[in-house]
Amino acid sequence: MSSDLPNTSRSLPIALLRARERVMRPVRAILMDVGITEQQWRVLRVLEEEGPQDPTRIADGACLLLPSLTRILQKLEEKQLISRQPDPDDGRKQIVNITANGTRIIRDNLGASQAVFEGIQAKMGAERYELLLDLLNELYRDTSN
Amino acid sequence: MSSDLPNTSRSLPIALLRARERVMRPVRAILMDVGITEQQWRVLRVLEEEGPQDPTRIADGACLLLPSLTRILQKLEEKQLISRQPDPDDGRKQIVNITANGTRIIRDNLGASQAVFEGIQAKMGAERYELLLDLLNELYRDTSN
DNA sequence: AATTTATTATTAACATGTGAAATTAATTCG
DNA sequence: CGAATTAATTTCACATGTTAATAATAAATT
Repeated sequence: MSSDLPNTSRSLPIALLRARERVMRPVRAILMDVGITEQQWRVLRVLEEEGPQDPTRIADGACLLLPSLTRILQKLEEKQLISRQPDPDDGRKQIVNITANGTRIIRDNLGASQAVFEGIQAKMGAERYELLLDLLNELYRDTSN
Repeated sequence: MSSDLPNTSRSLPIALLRARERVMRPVRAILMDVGITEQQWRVLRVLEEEGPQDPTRIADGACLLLPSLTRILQKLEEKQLISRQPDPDDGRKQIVNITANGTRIIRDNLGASQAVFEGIQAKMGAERYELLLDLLNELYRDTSN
């Protein structure tokens, strides 16, 4: 009963790539209307959910490398969606905050992006959707760095 | 019995991102020794498996956008890992070939990259590994463009 | 046949991914 | 205290992702 998939469909890297593309394409369209990129959105979400924090922790939470994050924070600061302060306890660190503007952008568009995920969940079935998340997390957790 | 995962672990885009990172990091290390990137490797693999074809089909098979592929083909041509001919039947198209050098690079390193996937399969168990691939392909197939 | 429309490949412009090197500040050691 | 080491962040260089615009050819329409 299998449909016609490319013969690379059993390649794990490519299958992950394709699935991710399907999920993110509609979300990116939503974000483009707001004027922010997918990565900028991830950073704002982490700050909005977990509060002020240093770049290293943001990079971990948003799944970004630090050199990328540095540039993204510069852009977000220009747009006045975040602000930064030096860490009083450690002169090497800084503390990044989300601004009121940033918070508003996230909250105003949370529903639209959630709807995309719920649409996928509806097509796959909630059970298989959760199973997919379990397997992805298992792969992430059990694989050595 | 769940382990300590980030609270973004139930976010499908981030879970896909993290899993993909885990899979590709060791593969990228292998390819870096050969002097080619992950995307260049995907292009060569498609050509080696499916034979000479036009850029549009390569882009589909290697999961790349055409503007990216254009640059990648230029690099691969400089490295003499591919060659190109105009399509005699359609002046807009061209036909891309993998060279003997390109074929050799792929075949010499196929085993090392396969070993990475087999390592993941061993840790997850073959059954759950296949299930993950099924679910990823289901997501890809059933989701509207 | 001339005009329009669609397809293919490229280029442009901006943002990010990635690994290595450089920078700055904190900590440790002699 | 001063040099070496470690840690956090940034910069650098190159490659790719992404959308829009362009050029060339093919196909369709009138």
